Amino acid sequence: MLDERKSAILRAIVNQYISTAEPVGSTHVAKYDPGVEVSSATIRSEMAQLEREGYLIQPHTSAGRIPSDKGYRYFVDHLSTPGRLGPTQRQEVKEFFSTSHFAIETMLHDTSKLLATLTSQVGVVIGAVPGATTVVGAQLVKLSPKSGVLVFILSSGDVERIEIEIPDGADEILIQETSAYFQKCLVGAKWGSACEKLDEITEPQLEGVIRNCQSALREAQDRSKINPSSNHVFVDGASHITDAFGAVDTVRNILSILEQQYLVVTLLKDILDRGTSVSIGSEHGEARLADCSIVVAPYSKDGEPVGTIGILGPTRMKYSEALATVAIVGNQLTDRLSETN
Amino acid sequence: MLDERKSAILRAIVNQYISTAEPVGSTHVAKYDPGVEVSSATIRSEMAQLEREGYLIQPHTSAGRIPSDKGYRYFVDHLSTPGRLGPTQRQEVKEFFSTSHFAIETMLHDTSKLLATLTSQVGVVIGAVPGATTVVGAQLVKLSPKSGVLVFILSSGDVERIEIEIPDGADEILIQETSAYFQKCLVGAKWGSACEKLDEITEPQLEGVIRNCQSALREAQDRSKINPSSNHVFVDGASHITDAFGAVDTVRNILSILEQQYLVVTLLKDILDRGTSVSIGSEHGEARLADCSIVVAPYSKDGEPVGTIGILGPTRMKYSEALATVAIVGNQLTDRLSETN
DNA sequence: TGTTGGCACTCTGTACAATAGAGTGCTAGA
DNA sequence: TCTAGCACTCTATTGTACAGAGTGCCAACA
Repeated sequence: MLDERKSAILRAIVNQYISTAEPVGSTHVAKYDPGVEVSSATIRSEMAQLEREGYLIQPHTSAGRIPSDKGYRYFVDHLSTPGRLGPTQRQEVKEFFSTSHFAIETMLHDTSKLLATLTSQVGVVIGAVPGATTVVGAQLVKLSPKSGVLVFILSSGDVERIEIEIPDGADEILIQETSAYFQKCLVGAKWGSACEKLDEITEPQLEGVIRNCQSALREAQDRSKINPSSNHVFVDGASHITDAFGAVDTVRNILSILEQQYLVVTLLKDILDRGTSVSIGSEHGEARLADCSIVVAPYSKDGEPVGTIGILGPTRMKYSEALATVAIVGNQLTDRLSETN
Repeated sequence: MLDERKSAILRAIVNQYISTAEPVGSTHVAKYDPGVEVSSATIRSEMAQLEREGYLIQPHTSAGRIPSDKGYRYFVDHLSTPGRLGPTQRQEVKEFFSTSHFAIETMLHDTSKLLATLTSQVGVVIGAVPGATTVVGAQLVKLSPKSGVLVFILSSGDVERIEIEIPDGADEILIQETSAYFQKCLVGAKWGSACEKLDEITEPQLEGVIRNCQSALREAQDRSKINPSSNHVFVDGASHITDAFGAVDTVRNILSILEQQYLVVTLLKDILDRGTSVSIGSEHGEARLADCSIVVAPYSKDGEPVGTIGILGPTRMKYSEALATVAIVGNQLTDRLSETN
């Protein structure tokens, strides 16, 4: 733990650096920060100590100091005052969630856009993974002599769509019967256990088609386990990173991460697993994001956590604002998803 | 039309500039290009003329020339030799389209990734818009006392999912009856005219629910007309633009365009409407893309054009390669989509 | 008449030195 | 324990000189 004065100095440095992006020197802290009432010389010696302890970094001998990841971490954990959204932004969130959004997917996509506009950072939303949801509708239709599509409606309101091959000789009637069989036997089942439900077949004449469907279903479910919610990652506002970083290389690195959706998913998941809501610089162990911080919040439906939202920006971001924004959007999203009950 | 020699010089300059990104001087053309057999002095005077006619630009007095948009245009239309893909890339495309892709959406998304990797540019795929497709399945299920979801399966294999409000007093049985009604009365109808089909209701007791569904359906269809295929734009490889442009501002501009999906859609649509497959720099009338070219190709299903693919890169891109790649991927995609019949 | 070699000219990029400015660490004194 | 002062270090900027690349023009030539 840092003593009172060191804390004040660190806070001053982080705040100033966040707003100016320039290394801050002892004179600036002494002159412009009302929270520190000692001379620049004293601040200098404290700063030297803070650097020795790893909270600050000096880019070169005659420059001011900038916070290290550890410094930001201490700032976030102990020095940052809880932020509040401005009235305009508060209004924006409210309006967003009171307008109708058609499909859940669209809403989540728009939510990432909302996060991006509110914070001027990259907004990320990871979609709800079906799992504990139950099947509320099932239908099989033929599209061509050899192919068809199997559609499941889940209690979450999501629709799962699986392409299947239709065995030779399966006529329209057989398909309809199979469809009815699915509807009868799978509705009410847990989505996760739908596959096993098809093990014991009570209608032998349907066996051929059902086996095809079962294996396609298993394949689809396995795939979504390995690559969880592959098509449920929404990223928006990537252009904002060009505001934070002047070097094209840094921009490239960050973009290349954002393009790999599974990376984004695991990244955010790891942060939540660690039990935190902020991950700073090197903490998330991905070299290309060494200059970035990520702020996340989970969202739930009916008390069950179903997804994650977050923003990604430079380590010198306004953490309290970011945390407040992510928290409020997460809550609103949770409310919105659960209200349908 | 340019005479033989001017053509050769322009071709040499475009080719060299594309591979080096440096303004090319008369000496380089004379020395390294086998297609031009005159002295540098002669080339100089030809270059001066080409500049006067608008094909070349001189960044400053003592620099070489770079092609103007008009220069690139002439190059693409008259000087470029039709390109072929390398064996590795050819193999990559082949493999891609012979592996199974589960949902169409996923396949299109992966196709944008394929385009990006093949060309090292930004890959864009605009999804098929349902329209002339017919309804092959319809189902209505209740999710909560007040809400439900209406699902249509289309002959394209796509699934449309519409959230609806359920009127008070509609019990489970009524919903099931309505669902059956939809199945009976809408299957076989054109997707575009499904709404009208619901005008004359033969089962008065279902009227309340059906009217709700009808208005939700109309709203959803209208929305997708105004903002065609809003959730069917797939962009991948955005990080590649950092390879082409060193200035962060340029990168920002391009990213900000790519983030606005409707802009991307209209942009590509305009190019196709103009009857071309390449749009160079200022031709697409979007200032932020002044340094970019776009190469597009349509793809079809069952002879009907249903969508567009394309790549976006710097004006100094390898046009013949780009054209070849986009063409082959477009064809393969068409084949793949149509084979299911 | 078209082509070419030669030459003066222009502009950029780089290397180098000098200088101003910001900031530090250290020390002696209150 | 704090602070004022000072010597020192490093960066960023400015100015200058110079090499390099490229041009336009002209006179000579085929």
